Amino acid sequence: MVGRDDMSRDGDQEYQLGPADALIATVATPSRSGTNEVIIALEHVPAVSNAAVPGFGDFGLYFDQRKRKLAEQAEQRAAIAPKHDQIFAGVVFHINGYTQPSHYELKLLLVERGGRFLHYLSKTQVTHIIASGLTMSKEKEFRNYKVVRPEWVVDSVRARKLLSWQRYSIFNGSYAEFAARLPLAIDDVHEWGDINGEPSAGNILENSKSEGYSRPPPAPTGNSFAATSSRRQAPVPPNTIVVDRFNEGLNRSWVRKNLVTDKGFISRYYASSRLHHMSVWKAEMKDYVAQLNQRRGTHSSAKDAKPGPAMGYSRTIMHVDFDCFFVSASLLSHPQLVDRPVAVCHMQQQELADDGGHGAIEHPGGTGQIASCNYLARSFGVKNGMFMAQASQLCPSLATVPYEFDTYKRVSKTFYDIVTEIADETQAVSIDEALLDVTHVVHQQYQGSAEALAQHIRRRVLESTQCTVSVGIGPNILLARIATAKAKPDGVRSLNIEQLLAMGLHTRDLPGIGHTVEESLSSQGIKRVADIRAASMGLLQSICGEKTAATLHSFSRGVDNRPLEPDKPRKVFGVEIGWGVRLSNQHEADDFVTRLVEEVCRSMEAAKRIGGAVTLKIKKRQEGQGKPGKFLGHGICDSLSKSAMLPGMTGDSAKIAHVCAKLLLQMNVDPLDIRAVGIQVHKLASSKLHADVGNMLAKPRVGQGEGLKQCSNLLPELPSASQLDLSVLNELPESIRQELQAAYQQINPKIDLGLSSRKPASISPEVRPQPSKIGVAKRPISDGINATRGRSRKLVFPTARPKDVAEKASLIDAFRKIETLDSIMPSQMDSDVWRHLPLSIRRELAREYVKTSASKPVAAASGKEANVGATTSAAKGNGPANVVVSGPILFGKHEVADVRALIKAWVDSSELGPYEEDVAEVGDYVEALVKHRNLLKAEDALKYLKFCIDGEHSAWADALAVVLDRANVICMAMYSSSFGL
DNA sequence: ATCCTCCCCTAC
DNA sequence: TAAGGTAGGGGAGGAT
Ligand SMILES: Nc1ccn([C@H]2C[C@H](O)[C@@H](COP(=O)(O)OP(=O)(O)OP(=O)(O)O)O2)c(=O)n1
Ligand SMILES: [Mg+2]
Repeated sequence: MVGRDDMSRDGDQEYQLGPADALIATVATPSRSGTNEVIIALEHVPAVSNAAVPGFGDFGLYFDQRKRKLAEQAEQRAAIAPKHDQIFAGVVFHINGYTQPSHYELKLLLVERGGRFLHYLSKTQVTHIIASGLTMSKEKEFRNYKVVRPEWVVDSVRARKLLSWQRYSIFNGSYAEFAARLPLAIDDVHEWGDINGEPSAGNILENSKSEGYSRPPPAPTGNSFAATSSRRQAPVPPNTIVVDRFNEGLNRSWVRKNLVTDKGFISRYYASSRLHHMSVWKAEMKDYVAQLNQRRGTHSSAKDAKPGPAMGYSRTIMHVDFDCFFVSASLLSHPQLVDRPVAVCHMQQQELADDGGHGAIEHPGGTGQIASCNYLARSFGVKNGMFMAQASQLCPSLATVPYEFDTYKRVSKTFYDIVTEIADETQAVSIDEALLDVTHVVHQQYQGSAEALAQHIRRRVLESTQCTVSVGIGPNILLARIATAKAKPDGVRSLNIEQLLAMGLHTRDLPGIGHTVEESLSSQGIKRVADIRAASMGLLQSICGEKTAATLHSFSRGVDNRPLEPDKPRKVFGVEIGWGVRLSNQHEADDFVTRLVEEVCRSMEAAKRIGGAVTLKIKKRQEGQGKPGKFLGHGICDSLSKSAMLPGMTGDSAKIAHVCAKLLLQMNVDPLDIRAVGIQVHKLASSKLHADVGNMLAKPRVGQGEGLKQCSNLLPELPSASQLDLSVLNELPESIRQELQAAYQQINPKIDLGLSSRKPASISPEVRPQPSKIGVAKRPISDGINATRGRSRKLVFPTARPKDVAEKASLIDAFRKIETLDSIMPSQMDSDVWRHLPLSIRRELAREYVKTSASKPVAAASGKEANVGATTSAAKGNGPANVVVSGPILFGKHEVADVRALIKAWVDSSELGPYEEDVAEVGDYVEALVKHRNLLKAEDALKYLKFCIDGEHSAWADALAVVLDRANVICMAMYSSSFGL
């Protein structure tokens, strides 16, 4: 629920660039222990609790709990005779330890007022833990919950209103400190009772929100308030003073005009935001390319006019990118600066602010960013995105020129006019950058010389725009992009795989690898692309996840099969602002959200799209952070997001804003800490289409389960493809059917409604995930998350061996050596066999048994809820323990150390080499590991086996070869990669 | 297994 | 004194 957002780009001064900032960035990277994480998650409680199954690990057993829970629910329902205000509606609480008032009294107070009580600590349900004190271990365990003192309940009841829990948090200082601020807590109630006019269901979150949150700083620490308001500016009406906790000078009039609360802020801001422009332009240029293609009858509609993209044989891809685009284009109107270091940015040196330098609050240097700088400036170390202050240090002679957004767009259109006319296929990448498939045109018109074509393109663009582009050429997108980097500035470069491998690139040079992935890889000693090539797939996966590892593996070898995809439909419409966001109270927050929603609706409207769900994104000032590094910026933040279904497909801003307001309340963020707000609308459909025909196409069948909870009457978006009534479909006019097709393809490109050919609807069976961008796994790949350990696994194996042959290595013997057997035999199974099974597998079997026979499981010893006695049902044996082993096992072992021990004992016990069955067994195991995607373990087992057999009978080498081979067959099939020991 | 939500990351 | 926006790939972990 909560993430960190610190220097997610090179924005903050903490991460401003250059070689030195690796260190700084590391230091500035906040810990991942987000204390808000669970707190927010806990807010995410369905209004009506379903019978969620608590994890076995928590305590006791499911059936036990469920029974109790049902009883509790009945009890609680009965108790909710609404004779009291339901001030605790939505609160799900758990009481820990000794309390005053007693558990019983607290429970009564809470339940009578709408709270719900859980005996156990359900991570997904409990919203508050009530406790007077915590043991060390509990403190640790509960760190991510809202743990409040009982006084919170008592005072809330007394105040007939849910009080802010924070003030009663047990983590919020000692009891003495708590008691000291108590009066304030209660006094606040009336003053801040109901400032927001949200009328809807009086739930706890709204109340707790409006209570106290937007309060100005308390007197003792509120000096900023007085200090800033008494500053030179004309006095502002008291109720319009901006809360300025960090001396940002927010109340100066010219600053106030740059806060999101100022009227018309969004459009003014967007008009000046380069990044907003980039984003908009990207979509516009994609449209423009599609439009050009259509107008020329070039593309998919009429494939004869042009060859279309290369299919099924080797391609020639070009990546064309303007050199320092903004600078080049802006210099058209500043030709006298062409030979100087130049940057494009907002504030020009000469124009000093009208408010000019009076000390105190000013930022030391420009935190304005350089959008683009020319190559001369780069020779000083200046980079795109850098703060001006830093840039002018590096390059004192740096000249600046202002943005000329209109020029950029004009130049870009000219550029696209040219390349679309030439290329077989064009994918707009950005305002200044395109990918071209030129396979055919190079062959047919340039005698196979891509370089010649590239020079032609460069010449034409230069003639038409006076700006230079560089061109990279390669057999795939990857190579073309890397080639472009080499080509710049003002050049052409062609790259094949062989050349790539010889380049000695750093990981960061691969597209999709940013500073984070670079760091992760680097921490494992992977610094260059060659290191990736040498790394095992298992290691890569453990660093960055499965798909990313596959991508890296390919990229490091120059392999990239991604096709150009110029026509991928947009999946989301979003809007976000993270500058000038300083909100003094809940009303301002709600209002800003509404403005943003209006904005996103505007863009959806323009695209004739409506949405079925919305996500609200908030950046929240991270605890302990003060004034951001960037003027009016967001600074180091935690990111939160929460989504909800909309009431039916809609593009109506009022409806969407209403949902967003609720989401905002649920997120429970102090408005003073909001530093950025974003809205995304997804689950899109065509507004026209939906209004016209969407509903009548659905067969009268209930749709598939919807993930998102929604507020009221759900109207599903498009019916699923299989639900379409084809007879209706076929009656539709051609244009509508085309649109339908597009709509469905946007959901799943493989869907073919058979519209043009009037075939029945079908979904192509072939689904091929595209290799693509790269992220870093937060954690290593797990041990096979939902392992489906084959039922077929032959547990008879131990007994199936000839006992009398002792010279050969025997796995079972090895196993006996390392395992201390204990415990009981459950049932029908031959007791000898059972006794020889390792603990873990016995557990597994017992679990299976319990499940299939639907008998009641029994609490495990390690459950901390000791109340469930070990009800060992007579002959049935022990049930499953808390530790559920999932993933392949070798003779009951799954942990690396155990498996190693087993292997070692196996090898050690031999003189003549292993049994074939045992080799097969180990082969099964390693193969299963690979199938379960646990390459790290597989690799370890193989390597360890190799290590152990060193100097042993040659039969062992054969055995290793067999096992390795089996693993490699699978690994090859899955990852086009094999184990190199 | 696959989906969903809530993130994180990257790119321009 | 500045305009730190956004789409999309993908991962973790829970739900189904
Ligand atoms: N941090 C950044 C990066 C880029 N841009 C804008 C300005 C750039 O001119 C344009 C294109 O980005 P490029 O990455 O292509 O950079 P340039 O075109 O400026 O330089 P070059 O392509 O020669 O490296 O995007 C920006 O505003 N902020
Ligand atoms: Mg460029």
